[in-house]
Amino acid sequence: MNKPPEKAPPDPGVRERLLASAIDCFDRKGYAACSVREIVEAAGVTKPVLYYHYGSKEGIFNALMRQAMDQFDELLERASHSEGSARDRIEKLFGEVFDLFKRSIPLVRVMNSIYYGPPQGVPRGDADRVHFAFQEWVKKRLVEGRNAGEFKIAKTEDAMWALIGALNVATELELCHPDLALTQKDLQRVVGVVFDGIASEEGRAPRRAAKRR
Amino acid sequence: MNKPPEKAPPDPGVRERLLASAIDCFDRKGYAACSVREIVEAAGVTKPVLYYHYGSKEGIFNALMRQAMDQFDELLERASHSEGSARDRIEKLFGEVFDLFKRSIPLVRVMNSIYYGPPQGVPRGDADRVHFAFQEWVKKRLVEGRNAGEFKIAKTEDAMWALIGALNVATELELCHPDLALTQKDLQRVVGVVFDGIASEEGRAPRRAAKRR
DNA sequence: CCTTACCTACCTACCGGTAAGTATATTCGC
DNA sequence: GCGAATATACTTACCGGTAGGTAGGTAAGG
Repeated sequence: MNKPPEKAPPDPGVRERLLASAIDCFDRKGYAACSVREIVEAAGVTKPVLYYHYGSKEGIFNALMRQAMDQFDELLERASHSEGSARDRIEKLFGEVFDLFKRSIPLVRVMNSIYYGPPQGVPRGDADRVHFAFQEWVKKRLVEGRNAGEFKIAKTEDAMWALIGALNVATELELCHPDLALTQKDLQRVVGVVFDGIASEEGRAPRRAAKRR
Repeated sequence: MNKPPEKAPPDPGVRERLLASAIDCFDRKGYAACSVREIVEAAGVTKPVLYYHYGSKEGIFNALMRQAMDQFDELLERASHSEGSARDRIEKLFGEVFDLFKRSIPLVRVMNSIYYGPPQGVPRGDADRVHFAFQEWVKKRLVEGRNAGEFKIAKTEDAMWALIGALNVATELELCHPDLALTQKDLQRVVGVVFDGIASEEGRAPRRAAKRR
């Protein structure tokens, strides 16, 4: 990270450098074990600069979370306009979510540790909202697929949890063992096991290849 | 927590009180955001007592992890002597693991946050070993079930991840939303969706009720 | 002149860990 | 059996360092 020239004009990249430095630090140590001093040093500025731009240590954390939520919201928004069979649409969204996660591993690791783990002094923010939105989206597709004769489902929530579990397990393997991580093809096969479990007779037709973007 | 009488004979319960206090604090705030001072105050002793018994802050954390690993090892050991169809055995172990987790939520929450999240200054310890042992166990049962004609599996790992995903998603819901947590029956049904996805024709016989202990 | 962006120096509080000591129980040597 | 030595379990007071945050100031741009 380059240190800006002393007393030069305002540095347009400070905010971004602080964010990058913060997520790197939070990912390596967790929120509570990261000091503001370390974050600003890596960004090449002084401590009050962080307070100037983000208000507090928690402020910069919230900015990172907001960034992540916005990206996820966009994905969901696009997915609500997608077309195809229920299965295809779910597979497509799962593939895109998995891609997004793979591109944002440090952020995902930090977010998950706050959502499923101890709070460490920061609130969960909007995490509940996006989790529930995702669950609702999947459930809606399952209901549509059942109504269209694609699935035979006794209880929608069961199928939803089985599907989300498949996506989560792939994500978590990426978090704890990047060397053993599943590929997109792997994920689609694991999700495919779940789909096989809910497929109706007509839904058991030979499986299409999952569409990629 | 009762404070021991001043200058009384050695207190036999100090170690346990410290452990209970530590897991409570780690669960509420995470490892790094918990201070030794807070842990010992809640246990009704002074700081050097923790260092006397456990050597360091990390020492008491490791003692907690060891406890958890031991419990899990016992479960796996017992499960390797269980009998029944592959599916029954997997369902039984999953039910017992889920029960153990439900009885140890604070510990599970802390362990997961270290395993899947940023390290926070403590090593992962034996977590890899138990995760891999569990995966191996499930995989073995799947192979047995396939060889016995119970399952029709293209790739064992896919089915394993789908099953473990189902167990994990139930566990994680417990961690982040105890108010919405799945019951044992819920879990068995979610796992059942996965089993439906790998069942062979004969394996599609009407499902037995999962045995409870 | 005002606003924006940043700096140096500092604040209070607290961190993990330790030194030196005390109290009690047990063991050892006589 | 008795006193000294040792082991165990705990205390008060302290160490050096650092945590998040702030006061007061300067420089550049509009």
